[in-house]
Amino acid sequence: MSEAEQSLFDVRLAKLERLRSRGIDPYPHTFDRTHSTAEAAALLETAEAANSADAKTETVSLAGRITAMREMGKASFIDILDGEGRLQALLRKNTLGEEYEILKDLDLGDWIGVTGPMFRTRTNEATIEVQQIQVLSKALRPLPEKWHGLADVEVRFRQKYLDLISSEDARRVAKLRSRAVSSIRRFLDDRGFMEVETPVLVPVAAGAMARPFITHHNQLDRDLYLRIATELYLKRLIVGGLEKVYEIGRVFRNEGVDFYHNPEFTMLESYEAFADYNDTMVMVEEMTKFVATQALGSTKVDFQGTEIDFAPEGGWPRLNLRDEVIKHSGIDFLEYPDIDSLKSQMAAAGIDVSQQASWGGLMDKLVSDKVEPHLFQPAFLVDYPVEMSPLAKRHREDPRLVERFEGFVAGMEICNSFSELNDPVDQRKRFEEQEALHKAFKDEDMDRLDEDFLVAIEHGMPPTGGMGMGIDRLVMLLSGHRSIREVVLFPQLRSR
RNA sequence: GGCCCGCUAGCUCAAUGGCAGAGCAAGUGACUCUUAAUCACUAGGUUCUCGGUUCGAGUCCGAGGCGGGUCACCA
Repeated sequence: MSEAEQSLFDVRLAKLERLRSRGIDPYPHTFDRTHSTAEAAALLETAEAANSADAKTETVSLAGRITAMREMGKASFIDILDGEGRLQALLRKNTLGEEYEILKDLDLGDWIGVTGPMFRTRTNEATIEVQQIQVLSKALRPLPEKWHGLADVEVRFRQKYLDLISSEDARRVAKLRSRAVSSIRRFLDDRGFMEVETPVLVPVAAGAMARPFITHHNQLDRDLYLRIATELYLKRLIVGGLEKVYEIGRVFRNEGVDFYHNPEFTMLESYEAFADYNDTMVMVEEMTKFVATQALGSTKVDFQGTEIDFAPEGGWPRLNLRDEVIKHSGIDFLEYPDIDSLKSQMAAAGIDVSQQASWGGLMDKLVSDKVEPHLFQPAFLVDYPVEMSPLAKRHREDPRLVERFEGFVAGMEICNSFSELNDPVDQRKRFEEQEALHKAFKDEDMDRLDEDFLVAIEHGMPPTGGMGMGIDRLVMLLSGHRSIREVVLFPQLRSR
């Protein structure tokens, strides 16, 4: 702590001691709150509707943090912030007597409890006239500046509580996220899904193409991985006869950090027996509509100046991937089934192909460069090549493709879904191809063979529609933020 | 990881290579309807770190740290 910082700290410590010397406990165990700030304001409005203009309510008790103090000698206004909002308190010497002196030892940031009737000031603001005041917790460090708030992005993320104290938007996003997640649970629960928990520490990091975090179990003396997906465990439960399962859980990918990526993020995965990807598409439409309505009160949201409608007339367009790629790049990928020809076509279309090695990797680049940026309003890209999708079932009409869709909003992939591959022989072959690719292209992330999973589906997995959705990204869309760090309470940062 | 930008008082921000400043917060005083309260005064600095150039560096140069942006990879 700097000297200047220390002196601010010392001033508050002195106030703390002064409170104690006056017999006031600056850290009491409890406070009997009767109303939130919002409830108190509502109570006043009720009283005003019943009586005349200058109504007073019964005595209420409020608690919150001091965010502003306006002292005028023998009367002072204090702004109190609680979980629902801000409310003004009036303290007057002729009401409080000796107790009024406590103001000298209060600071911005302190928690207080106040008791008294609600009334309206001359400037028409709902206010509590304080008859009793109690310190609930003395703060020893100062708050960020009251008008500009906290602008330093680094401090906002490292000390999230300061962001939450000084930014209405930070509080809004935190609440929105909570409402979104709980409404997802309600949606799935109401449809007969059961929520389950599967291992975070796994012997094989499979179920997606990503680099895993590695850790070590001392007693077992073996390396374990943090899961990169929940997919293969949820499918084991489908094999076991749990027909509709889902998990909302943290997954971990040891990849770059940017606007759209945090090394740990929250994914919803759901699996429904006897369904296919067409059924799942409908479910995604209904779920996003439900979640937007529950969390926002509307299916329409402003995202960076453009309105997104999660429930467009006629549903989300189903866009055939092959058609879209041809439309935006002129390349028909089925015509170029080998790496060299596809690569030269892409290079001719002006795409940087220097980093990509496998055919699937090239396709991924082609789609994300040429097609995804055009998908602003909600839409599904449908029917991917088999090489890009080792866990998806072959298309019923074309074995070169799989029954897979991804949902896009604002150019961002928010979900990925298949008719799940339940043919154990084909699944083993696909895994083996992935393993071969993994060896051939060391730098590229491939899905890994999970023998235990193969044994499971060799016992018979029913036809299943599965889906994974990035919860952080969904909350970004709902809240209008284009950075994942704004919707994660504690985003990953370099340690100091 | 490459490239670009930023880092000054607790917070928000100034300062041609020439005395390091303002507002808020803090302290003292005045003030019984203010709301970015007002008024007067006071105090507050390792200018991210290390090194260099210079008579003189917050400012120029080099290295490093942290953050942001962007490109590449991943959802």
